[in-house]
Amino acid sequence: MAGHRCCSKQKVKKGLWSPEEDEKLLKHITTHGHGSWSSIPKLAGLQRCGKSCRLRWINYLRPDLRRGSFTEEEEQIIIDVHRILGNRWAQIAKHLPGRTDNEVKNFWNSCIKKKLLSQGLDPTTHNLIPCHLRAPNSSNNNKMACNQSNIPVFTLNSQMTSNVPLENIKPPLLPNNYHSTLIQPIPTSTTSDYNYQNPINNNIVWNNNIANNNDCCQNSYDPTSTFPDVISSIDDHRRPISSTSGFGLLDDNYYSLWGTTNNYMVVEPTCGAKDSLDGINSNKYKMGSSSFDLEFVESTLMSGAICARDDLISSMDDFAWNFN
DNA sequence: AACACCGTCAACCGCCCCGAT
DNA sequence: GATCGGGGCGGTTGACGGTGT
Repeated sequence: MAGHRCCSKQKVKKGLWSPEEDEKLLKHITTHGHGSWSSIPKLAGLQRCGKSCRLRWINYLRPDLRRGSFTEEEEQIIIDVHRILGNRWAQIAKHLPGRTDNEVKNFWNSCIKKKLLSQGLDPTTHNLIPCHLRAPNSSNNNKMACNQSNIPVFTLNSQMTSNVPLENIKPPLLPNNYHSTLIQPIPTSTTSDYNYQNPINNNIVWNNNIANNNDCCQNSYDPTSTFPDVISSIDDHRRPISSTSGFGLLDDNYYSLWGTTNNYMVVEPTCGAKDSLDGINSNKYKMGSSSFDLEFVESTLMSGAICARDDLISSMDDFAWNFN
């Protein structure tokens, strides 16, 4: 096999790294920095591909790496973030200081995946696996989960295909008595203004004036918020479902479909709230509860609610939750 | 002891994105 | 706009060690 372009011209060594090679690479990078990876092999006196050097540094030699097995807390973080982002190991690893994408990926494939399956959960969707599709040697946990429900908690994913009119999207199937919302409009001293507040940390994540004045004001209002990092405008809230991805939330009167696009966080009120989005002039965002039901979101909604079409998957990069 | 099987993990491969030319 | 090279990423492979037969 020819190998990668960057090293096709030179004779390169493959396979495990020797301690001598590690020492050469470590010494070179600590002295000179890595600069251009493609030039590293020559400068460091290594018969390796630049990509191989980069990988060895990132996955093994980097001084800030955290060694040892994953803690339960780390495992939970991986599961939670994977539920939102899918197999985006590099993104997931960013939530775990000192861990690499390769490490997270291996841990997922060797441990977590099996654990979820043994609990009757689909490791891809995090939904409950229907009884008839489960492995015959199901555990007790499996059976318990099976008794609770035969249907996925959330069914929006299957509806989120291209070019489906928003009107055709049915509200997700959720348990009764949930009064949850992820966003709360807070009137400000300026009558025409209102803020949208992240109920997790009370940070203001968006203000309608920003959207009115600037169509694309990423992070300009609350750069510290991770809810999500990129939030700018909802002024195009009528965009069709084909250009959004997101998840639904049930309210007593309507549900909102949230979505992310490359630059936008879109809020879509659909049932009984098809007129204006102006929070100051309508009550459509006056949800039933002022408190944020974190457990609900974690255990139920997020189990299957996140949905993103393949062609929009990159827009989910910035979609991250911070429960701290 | 020998072998098969399995899990783990380091490393590679191929693809994609992006900036430079 | 097309091409190229570098960097980054996810999927996959294969070596290796542990365990069971």
